[in-house]
Amino acid sequence: MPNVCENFKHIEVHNQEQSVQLTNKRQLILSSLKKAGKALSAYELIDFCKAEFNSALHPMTVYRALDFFQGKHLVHKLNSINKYIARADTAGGHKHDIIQFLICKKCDKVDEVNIKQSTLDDLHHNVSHAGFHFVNSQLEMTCICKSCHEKNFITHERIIK
Amino acid sequence: MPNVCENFKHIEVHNQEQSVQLTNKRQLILSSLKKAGKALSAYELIDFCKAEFNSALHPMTVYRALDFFQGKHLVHKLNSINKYIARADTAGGHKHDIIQFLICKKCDKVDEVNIKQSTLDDLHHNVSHAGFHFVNSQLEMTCICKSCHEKNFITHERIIK
DNA sequence: TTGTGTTATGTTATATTATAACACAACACA
DNA sequence: TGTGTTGTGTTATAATATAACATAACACAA
Repeated sequence: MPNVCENFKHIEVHNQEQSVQLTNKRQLILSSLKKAGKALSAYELIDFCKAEFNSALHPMTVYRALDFFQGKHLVHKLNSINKYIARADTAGGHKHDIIQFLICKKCDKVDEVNIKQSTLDDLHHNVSHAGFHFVNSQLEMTCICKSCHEKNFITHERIIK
Repeated sequence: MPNVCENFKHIEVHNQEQSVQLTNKRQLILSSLKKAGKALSAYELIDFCKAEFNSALHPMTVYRALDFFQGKHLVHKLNSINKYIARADTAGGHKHDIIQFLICKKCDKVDEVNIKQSTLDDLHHNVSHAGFHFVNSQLEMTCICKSCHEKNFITHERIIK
């Protein structure tokens, strides 16, 4: 049974232009995702909250919070792996309508990087040239992060020796 | 019960460098996806085959065929909508390791377009600059196609009059 | 021609990801 | 204190995808 005192104590956090209703549940979910430091599926996030905070969450609760934060651009869904990533605190406001994500296919570590204006222009040009109207996009690149690459290299070295 | 005569009459089709084992099931699935002329989910493809050819397929059969064709680069999975698109017969070999897809969010029509070398270079540069090793990628842009945009415009015109 | 390995398919079950629907609680504010 | 809005609880189910194991079709060599 949820403690009444703990619910609906809105902490309004100013993020860019909008205030964010940071209820306890939401705070738990977002901070867990940040603490994980990598992309998690909704169900992995449930497991993480259980393990870290002994807090049992329903899938609905998690999906609702994730939707909420996606609307605020504080969480992104990575479609290529069906997982969710929290934006780094250090990330500035979205200057561009296309974001480039580098996703390690081994460990789900994610980097969010800037795209040059000329690159954005080319991508947009391709859209309009084909007679389409741009809505939005995110570029998800499947990668191997430095750490996993080195680990793999060492393993490989061992095998071939 | 499947007709023995219809099975395993391999039609080896030369596609770029590789020969493709085009069994009846695979042929049915690929030609259906082409006939649809837009992206379909695996289950929409099952419905399509049932409606067009009165052919009942199991999900496993469809996923297997889709996997097979993805391996041959004859089908692409569009992660942002969880649907599959057949490559146009007219499409040449993949010159690049990053493909740009324009996906109409209204009707699932898809265009596959070329990306300039300088754009590809920038995207790759971002990966290596962040210490990652590139594996692969496809850029899925959410769009409205010309036809849907015009339909929507007309509807809007009617409403405001 | 028969054995043997490989590829394709059939079949059942289940895993994974995500949403619908409805009731109730907490809050904001007039 | 009413009233509307937003958030949460709960149950059920939809939609997407894969595991596991059996059998069938085929290729090819002994």
